[in-house]
Amino acid sequence: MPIEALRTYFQGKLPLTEAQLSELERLFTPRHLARHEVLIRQGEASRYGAFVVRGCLRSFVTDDRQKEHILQFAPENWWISDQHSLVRHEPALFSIDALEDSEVLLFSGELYTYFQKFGPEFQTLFYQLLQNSLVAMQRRLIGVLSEPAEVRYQDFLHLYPTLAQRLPLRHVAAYLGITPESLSRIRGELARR
Amino acid sequence: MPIEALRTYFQGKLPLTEAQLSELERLFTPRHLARHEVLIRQGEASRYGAFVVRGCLRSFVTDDRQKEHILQFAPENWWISDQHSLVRHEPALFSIDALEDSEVLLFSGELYTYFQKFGPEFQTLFYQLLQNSLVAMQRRLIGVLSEPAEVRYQDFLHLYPTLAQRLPLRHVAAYLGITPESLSRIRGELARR
DNA sequence: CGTGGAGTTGAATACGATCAACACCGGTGG
DNA sequence: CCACCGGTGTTGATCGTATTCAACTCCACG
Repeated sequence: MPIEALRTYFQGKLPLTEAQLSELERLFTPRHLARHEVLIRQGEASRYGAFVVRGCLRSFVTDDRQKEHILQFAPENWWISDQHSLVRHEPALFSIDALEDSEVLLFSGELYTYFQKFGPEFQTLFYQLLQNSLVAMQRRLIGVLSEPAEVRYQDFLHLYPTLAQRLPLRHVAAYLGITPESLSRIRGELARR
Repeated sequence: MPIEALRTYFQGKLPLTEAQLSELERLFTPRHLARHEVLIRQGEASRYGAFVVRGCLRSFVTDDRQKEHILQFAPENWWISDQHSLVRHEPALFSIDALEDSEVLLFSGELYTYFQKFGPEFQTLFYQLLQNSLVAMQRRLIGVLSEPAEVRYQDFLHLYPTLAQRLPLRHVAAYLGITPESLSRIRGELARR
């Protein structure tokens, strides 16, 4: 059962009672996403966020020249959502789709109102998750501002050792903020040493 | 009194009782920061975050080539801190200093534990502030990845109309992720039309 | 006055983008 | 079984944006 993954996830982090866990489960809807299936479309109000049980999702924006820029990859046990849109019912800033056939658990904006019912520790956990996202985003911004693409690529390999094998290189390039051609050259250069 | 600014700030957002407000105030320490005074030094555990009453602070990193990259400006009524470092007592990822003579209210990592005492609305407020930071950071990353410097500069002018006048241009350049020379050329080009 | 930081301007350079051609591979259908 | 195809990645030539390094102006401030 996909929902089991959620129990496992929370058990490692919070001492929730069985009653709390099963109440929590009611807030999630299991769903299969086929490769390329779109969960949230940039510009539309987003109805769901997802906890990834299996597979891999990404959040990305498409700019005016039709180029895609990836904000986040979400492999197993990661959360992904456009929180701003989800909570405030405003148009989503980015799209979310599946890069592989995936099993996810969908949650709605109400999850955030349930924060309070589950006690402060639960709220704190989600606060920390949000903090982690912010730190990750800050690090990436710093990287883009201060490091050349080759260093950013190596940092990526170090941070997500498995993703680089799993994903088409063009997605990695879209994450790093360079073209697939440039990434190819960087890889060639690195292999040559 | 600088602390009054905090009351004003919260009164617009939360229905706190007088007792709560005065308890809240005990968690803040007024302090004057001279121009160029450093509040948090990259690499050291940070002891404080700040709410800016008057003046302007910035958070920034210094890379291996001694170039500064600005993550955030914090003028009046903004919060600024290295939350990750503050809460977990780990080395700060960036420095924070004053760009002008400033009045700030310092708070320690304990503020986050007090979240719970002040009720869920209070927690939710800070959750939303964190969300806003994340969205801002996401927007900046997208901008750096997809927009040329000229567009990013115009976006900056639009988003922070007053800051561009208040601050030396080299800081604006460090925020945009370009050199002062490049910013100067962009401005020259824009003025010529 | 004169000194140093801030901003501008110029010339040479570097890094990545763009456009185009091509190799490779897995699947599909004749 | 093979021919064809689309998607993926590589490689080459050229171009553009921003960097680097240097010189110079303009003030604010001692």
